[in-house]
Amino acid sequence: MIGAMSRYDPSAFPPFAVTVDLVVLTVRDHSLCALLVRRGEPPFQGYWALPGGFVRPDEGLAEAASRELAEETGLRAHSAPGHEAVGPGAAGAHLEQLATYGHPQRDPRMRVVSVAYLVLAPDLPTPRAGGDASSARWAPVGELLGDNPVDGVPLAFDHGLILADGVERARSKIEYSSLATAFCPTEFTVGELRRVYEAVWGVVLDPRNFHRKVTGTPGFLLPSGGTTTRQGGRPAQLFTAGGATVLNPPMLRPES
Amino acid sequence: MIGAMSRYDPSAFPPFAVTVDLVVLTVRDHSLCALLVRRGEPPFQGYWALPGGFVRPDEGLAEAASRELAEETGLRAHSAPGHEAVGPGAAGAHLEQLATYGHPQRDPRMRVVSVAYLVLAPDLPTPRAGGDASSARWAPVGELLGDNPVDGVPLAFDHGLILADGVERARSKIEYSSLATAFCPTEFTVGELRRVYEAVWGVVLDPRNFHRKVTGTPGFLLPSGGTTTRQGGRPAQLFTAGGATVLNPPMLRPES
DNA sequence: GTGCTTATCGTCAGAGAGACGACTATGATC
DNA sequence: GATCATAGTCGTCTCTCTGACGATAAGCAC
Repeated sequence: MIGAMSRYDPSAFPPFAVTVDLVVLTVRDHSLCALLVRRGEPPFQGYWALPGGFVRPDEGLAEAASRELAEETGLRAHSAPGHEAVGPGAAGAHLEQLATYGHPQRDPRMRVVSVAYLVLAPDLPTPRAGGDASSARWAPVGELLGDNPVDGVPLAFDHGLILADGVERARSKIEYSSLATAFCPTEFTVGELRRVYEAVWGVVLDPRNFHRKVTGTPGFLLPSGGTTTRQGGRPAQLFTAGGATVLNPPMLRPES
Repeated sequence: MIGAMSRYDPSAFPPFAVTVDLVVLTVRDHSLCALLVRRGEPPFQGYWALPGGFVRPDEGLAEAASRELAEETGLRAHSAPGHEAVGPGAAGAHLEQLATYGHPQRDPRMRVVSVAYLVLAPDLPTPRAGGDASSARWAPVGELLGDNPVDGVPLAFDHGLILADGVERARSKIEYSSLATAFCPTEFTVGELRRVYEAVWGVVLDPRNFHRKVTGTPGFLLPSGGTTTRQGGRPAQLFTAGGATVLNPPMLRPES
């Protein structure tokens, strides 16, 4: 308890390793995908895992997550309005803390507490692996969260659980926030935004009602003036994300 | 990065201390209150702080939070449906992970990463302090979150920030879940539940619309059969919390 | 041109929320 | 005991939003 002298006795506190793990999500080809890296050494050698690594002694948690993200993908992240924020980067992805996992046996080697971060990014070129020989890939979360993940092999450690929590967070958060725009490039159409919702929720939405809803919510979308036909069909108006972060009333996920 | 051999080299990982801090909220006398303990030793000696303490080498994070809660208040907690759950206790409070705070200088002595937990409890007898000479109290969060917390002195460490995050979590979570019942005793009336919402949100709600809403949401409330007049006026029906955990459609917080 | 695709505007019925009137059943007070 | 104050509970009305779906617009492929 806090009153005990031992709280700040350096010789008394049990040593922990602290890592960050990243749930990096994007929408590729109509489905929600997560970034995985292949482990090059035991334990779980050859397994797919979430990217992540140690927190350094002199850096904050979000800072560590941001650094790992840059190392793995070259992305710079905008921290969510919150604590330990990193300055907004150039091609920004959304980054927010997800949860912390510290089951005593979650790592067979030592006591590791991992702070998971959620990253939402627009579609990226195929990921570049880290400096070593391990490889990286985008995997559709639909397959990952099923009974048998990649090729029937579950993710390393408790990363399947972390991924599931991250996906659930993303699914619920786009309901009442404008976060879905984090999956889109700077300029996007209403149809592209709708496909993001459809991919993340795994549903089909009515284009007309969706259009009415998003264009009728003040501050959600800002017309950028241009149009595009990159999706085929009639030219669509281009928008950028408006300043609104919270959607009231929310986008309603169709009854599960 | 994950592929580096050093990830699991015990001599390479930087040592961290890991603690849990508790944001324990209850509704007392029409206002939302948080549990504070007074620090008996430096740093921040004499300051009010959130209860908390070290995570032991062999216990999980939620387990540590649950243990600290029991030590400080005698409460047993129901973990939220999730990970590292603790078995449901007798007089249960709701417990869920809030967020993790790890700014390098948040503790002047050493690098401490603290996993904060949010506890929602029914009104309790005046808290019993821990084993040492420090004292404990309930403080209305309205005062704590203002410009000058208790007697013009801010909370120790970054606990003011953690508290604010916990309060915000509670405020938003009772919108779309049945969590407000965690502030009520086992049996409660619709009016008592309404006063919980009013205290947490700091608003006044229409009793008739509130009654219609909560009694009309399937699974939210279960009639227990009895009635009570403990609030004065006409006898009110007693309810217990129903099985529903998610409210759809949500309770709407009046426009801020 | 025809056909196909996507975007965008409109209409209508139903559900839910906010405002508020009316009535009921207790305890407190004169 | 009559009256009043306090809560609780039921109903009504209007407005907004949603979901279902018809209709039109404006590109591209052939």
